[in-house]
Amino acid sequence: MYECNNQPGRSMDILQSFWRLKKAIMAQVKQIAHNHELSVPQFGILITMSHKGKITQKTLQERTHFPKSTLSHAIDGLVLNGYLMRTPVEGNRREMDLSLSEAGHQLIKDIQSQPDSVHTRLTHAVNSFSEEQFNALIDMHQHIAAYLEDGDIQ
Amino acid sequence: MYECNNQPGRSMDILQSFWRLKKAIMAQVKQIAHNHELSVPQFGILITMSHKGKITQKTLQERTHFPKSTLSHAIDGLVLNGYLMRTPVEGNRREMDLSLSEAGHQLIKDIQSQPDSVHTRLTHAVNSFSEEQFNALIDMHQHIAAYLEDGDIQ
DNA sequence: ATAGAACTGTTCAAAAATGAACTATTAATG
DNA sequence: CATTAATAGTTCATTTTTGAACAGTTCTAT
Repeated sequence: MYECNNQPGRSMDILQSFWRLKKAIMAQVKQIAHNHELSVPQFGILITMSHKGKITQKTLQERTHFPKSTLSHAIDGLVLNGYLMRTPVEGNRREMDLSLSEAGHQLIKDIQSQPDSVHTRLTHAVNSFSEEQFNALIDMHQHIAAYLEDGDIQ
Repeated sequence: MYECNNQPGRSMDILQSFWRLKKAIMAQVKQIAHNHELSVPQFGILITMSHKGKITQKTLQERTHFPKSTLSHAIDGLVLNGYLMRTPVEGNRREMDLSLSEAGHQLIKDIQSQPDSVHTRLTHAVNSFSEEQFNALIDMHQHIAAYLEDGDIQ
């Protein structure tokens, strides 16, 4: 298609830069999750559910890419703590419908508004970005993620 | 500084976007690492070491933010497989000096040039970005990471 | 010098995350 | 229909990662 190595540093640069960012964000995620007695996957589930209403466990798996067993365990815990509601889907004795309980919504709000949460810190970190910059960042992330996810299938 | 919540969606957007990207990249990392009988931390160490020459284990810890025990185990394995050289630092019976062996350098090259490695895929994913876009992405990552890392100290 | 504090790296036990085998249900095929 | 294949979710064993206690070394302040 074209020369791959005309910018030989790019892949290493992006990987190192991403790795550092990942470490920084995940450190905060772990701390906040731990403060609320959540595992990291559980936190991830809450993030994902925060916009969705009712969603099937299968669909949640497609969204989050968590292994089935990880999901099952994490959901168990969330249900046990009353953050998530799990009901069999209507006319189907196999699939499970999931939705955030009132407590679940409240938990997310609490975390978001907590002054030392990832959310708050990220908001601050990103505060100096212009609307264009911010959107460009999100777009590039999505572009890369979509590309990599595609690659898995082929 | 100014109103934090004028863009209430930002933190959630960035977190979801980042989470998705993280999943996509880490899935590839795990696969490549596994193919070469490496753990994820070991892969991370190689990434970090690829630019450095001789570096102290303590310094490596500061760079990678891996827990001491994780580092110790991961390094053990790398030394055992001949990818890393570990020698006591001159005139200091406590600290350890680390450097990539010839085999270690070779391994990194192999991985980088493999057509299905994260490196290659990332390079492709990022190929449509202009120089400015790419640099902006890296800069924003660094900015966010630096901000979050600072927060830890305070 | 010397006692105590601080620091680097290892070890070992515990916690977190995952893969693989399994159960129960639904869909597909002859 | 009945039999086989495919699917959703759970369970259990294993792997991976991590925290905490530890051993040995260096630094600090008397």
